[in-house]
Amino acid sequence: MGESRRERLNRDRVLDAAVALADADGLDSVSMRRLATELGVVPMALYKHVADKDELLDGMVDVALGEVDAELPGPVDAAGWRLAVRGRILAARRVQLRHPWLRRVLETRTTRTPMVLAYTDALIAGFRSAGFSDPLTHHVMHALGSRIWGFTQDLFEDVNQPPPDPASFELLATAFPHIAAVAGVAVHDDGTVVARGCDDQFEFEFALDLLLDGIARLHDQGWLPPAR
Amino acid sequence: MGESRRERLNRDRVLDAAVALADADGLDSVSMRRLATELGVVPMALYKHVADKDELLDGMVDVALGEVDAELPGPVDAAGWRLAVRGRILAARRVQLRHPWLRRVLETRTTRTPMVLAYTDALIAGFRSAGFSDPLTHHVMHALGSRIWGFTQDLFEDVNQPPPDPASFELLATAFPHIAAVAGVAVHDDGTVVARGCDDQFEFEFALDLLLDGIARLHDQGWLPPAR
DNA sequence: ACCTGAACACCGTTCAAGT
DNA sequence: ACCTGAACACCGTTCAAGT
Repeated sequence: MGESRRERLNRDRVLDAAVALADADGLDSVSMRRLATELGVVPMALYKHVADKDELLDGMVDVALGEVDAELPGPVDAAGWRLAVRGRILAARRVQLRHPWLRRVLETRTTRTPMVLAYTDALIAGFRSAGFSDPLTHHVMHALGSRIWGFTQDLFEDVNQPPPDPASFELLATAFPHIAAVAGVAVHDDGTVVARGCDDQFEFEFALDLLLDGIARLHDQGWLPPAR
Repeated sequence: MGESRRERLNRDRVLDAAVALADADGLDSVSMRRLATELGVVPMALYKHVADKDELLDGMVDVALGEVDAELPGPVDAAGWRLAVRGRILAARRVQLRHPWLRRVLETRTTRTPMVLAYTDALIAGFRSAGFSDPLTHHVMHALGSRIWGFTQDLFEDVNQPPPDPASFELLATAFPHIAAVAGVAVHDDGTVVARGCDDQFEFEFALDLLLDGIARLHDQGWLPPAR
């Protein structure tokens, strides 16, 4: 992880190192001090290349979002709005799976970098060019919400927790029978209790298609804003 | 904000003070040291009542979720699954609006307190008692995701940002015309550009109903898991 | 122009001590 | 049983100085 301390520091090297550090050791490891150590430099040296930690985080977001285009499934403009939107979101999801910290950073950021705006603009263009009205496009973007970044927005950070010991499963199953049933908890013949994990990709596409189905229906029905 | 330092500390006083502090000054203000000062006590005194900061945060979640029941719109079991689910989620949303820090805490927490599980169990019960199959209920809960807590899951933390100066609006409108159009940016007769904020409650209910419509349709059609 | 060193005002938490 | 004091290993960042 140590880098050669020969070459001059620059903004890109700082951002790339921050992304690599977050990928490898998690977002909490990305401190100005730790990052400086990683680059073989004193903490204050970083401040010549990023104004402060906020700007570092913004820069990391841009690095990650810059990878989305390469994931796009080719020209889909002629294939209809639905494939275009779906393809772009699933491309973002692939990027996000490579950079798990992206979600937490993007969600706490308030600054909207040009990269963030460009991505959003492209998605919105997908709806508008298919004849969606501006109000409908507006609401539909809100309904998709942070799912446009490929985020799972699940109830819990880690749906596929390491299975707890059988005893606590029994406890869960008696105290919260509905959760147990729906979590896919199965009682085997020998009395042992297990839960199978979720297929995250399936759940994501299920939810995305549920939304896109509803959106298509509203558009086809000529949805109009409520009178008031 | 200073509290009488007469009465003995206990877990509830610590948690209530933490919630009050987060409500008033934001989550970032809730440090063990600051909280101790608020309670007129030395930082280490808190550790007799919560094991560490994680347990403090879990406790804060429980305090907030404990307020949901009081927000429920009365018995709705007979009114059908849709009103029950919708009512519970909108009740959670009202609680969340009083405690804006809840979202960030709940999303970063990995421990699932009994309160969190009880809330989830009640929602799931709403679907199952209406005859939803366990697999469909499972996917449907994932699709709702963190929206079950009344979270908006918007693209950005603060959709209704303070309007930037007109000059940057012009810039935005030329660089990202689709965003500008859909954001409700309007060019007035005198050439000035303004954007109206969103109605958060409308957007939330629009998205929730879009999902519930889709869910109802799948259930009515007798949705079955894909063969494999 | 770029990097360094020392310092400031913060964190969460451990450990040994007080009452 | 409950609270305290001093300490440790961390933060982000400012300021003045080095090359």
